[in-house]
Amino acid sequence: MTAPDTQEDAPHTGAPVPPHRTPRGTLSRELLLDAAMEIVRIGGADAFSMRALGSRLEVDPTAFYRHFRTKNELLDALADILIAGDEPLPSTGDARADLRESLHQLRRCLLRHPTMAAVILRRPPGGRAYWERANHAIGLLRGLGLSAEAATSVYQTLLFYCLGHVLSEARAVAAAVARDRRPGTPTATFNPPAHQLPDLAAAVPFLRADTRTQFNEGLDLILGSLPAPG
Amino acid sequence: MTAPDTQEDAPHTGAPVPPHRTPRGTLSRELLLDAAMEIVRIGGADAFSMRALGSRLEVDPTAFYRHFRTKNELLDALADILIAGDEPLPSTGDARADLRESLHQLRRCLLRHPTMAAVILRRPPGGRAYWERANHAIGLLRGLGLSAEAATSVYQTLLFYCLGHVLSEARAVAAAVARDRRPGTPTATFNPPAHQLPDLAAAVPFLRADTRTQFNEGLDLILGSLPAPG
DNA sequence: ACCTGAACACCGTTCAAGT
DNA sequence: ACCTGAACACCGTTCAAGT
Repeated sequence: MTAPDTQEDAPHTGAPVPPHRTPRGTLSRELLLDAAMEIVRIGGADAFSMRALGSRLEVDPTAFYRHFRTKNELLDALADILIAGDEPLPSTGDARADLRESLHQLRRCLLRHPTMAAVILRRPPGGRAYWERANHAIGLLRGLGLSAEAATSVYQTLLFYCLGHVLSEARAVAAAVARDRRPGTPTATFNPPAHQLPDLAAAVPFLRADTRTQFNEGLDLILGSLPAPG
Repeated sequence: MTAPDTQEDAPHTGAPVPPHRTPRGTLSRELLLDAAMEIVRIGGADAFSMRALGSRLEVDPTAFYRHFRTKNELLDALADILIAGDEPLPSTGDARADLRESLHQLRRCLLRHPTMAAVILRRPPGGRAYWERANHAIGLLRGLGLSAEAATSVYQTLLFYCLGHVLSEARAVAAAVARDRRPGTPTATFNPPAHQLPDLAAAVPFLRADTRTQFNEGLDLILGSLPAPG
């Protein structure tokens, strides 16, 4: 039922992506997006450049400008695919549970390629998948008896919390990847300078908690103040 | 008391940053950071490159590698300065109010240069200012009677919410800047495709709400479930 | 109609050479 | 000790030319 909580970005060796010969005249948005996703899957977000896309499809690096006006436009299309994911939006009838699950889903979608998450989150949201998620979640909140205004407010709080959490997890993955590439660098994230910061020192043991549970605790906190089911 | 809620990034004309003649042998970390901050202030995050820094200081673009090992290291030092801000951490005795104010402070620090926010938030946090803020906030939460574990959990929820909110605001500013550079592009953020998304359509009027108030509402929601003052 | 390839105006970083 | 400058290996994008 629940997709595995994996982060499947590749070892980021910067290794060349194997080419896929493309017959002339067959370039399409779909083919380009597939190839781009494959590059990200194999080499992470850093590996994705117009030139890399060109060499993967054995096509001139400038051939895409017929299908996407800019790299950012291609990126937005890629983001929409990732945000859509491959699971249907939850609708078990239990609005509270569905809401929680829909945010877990969004987190999983974005963390599927952690190095991509930060890149996606820098762009203003515009894809259909993003707005469908918003519509779904706001609908669930209104189903709990909230006004449109209150539902919007709560949704934005949940969404921003989710985005911040994902960003933070994605950063940690990126840092770990960088450490593997150039070993010897300590993990700054979980080795904070707790010297002369006593309350931080007390918190350090709890910063290591697994991030899915941590995410869920935050959801509990935010959802805790909602009206009880009637 | 409260700093103005401004976002003071420049018009981002890409205009050349005026040079500041630098006598030989006087390059220092501090001078480099000052110049870098000035470039960001004038031209936004996009204008900041090693070469731009070089031409501003009238120095070879590779002269910095004595003081910072990489551009990212310089960026992290810059981030620390921004996160530190220029206001003291609030300590009025009212832990709840101080907590709220400390998060408003963090938001203001990061939004001081909105184009920089997304760049900063991509990097793993490591600076002293970041950890001092964490220590301060966790201390306040423990002062409210929370255990170290609970305080850590609540702090992370608040922090991630704050980061997501800031990211979202920064994205909107960046989009607005891009629109000014190439006018005619509609605002996707606040013109969601509400067609066939009725709950989203109902929410649209409330998405425009001013972002400071919106931020505060989210804080209320998260802080609402904390134990009442004893 | 669709793709090519040269070209433009950039990047971050390294390293031998200068002063 | 400190800075220079050429060089390396890249970027995204434009546009005239080809097929």
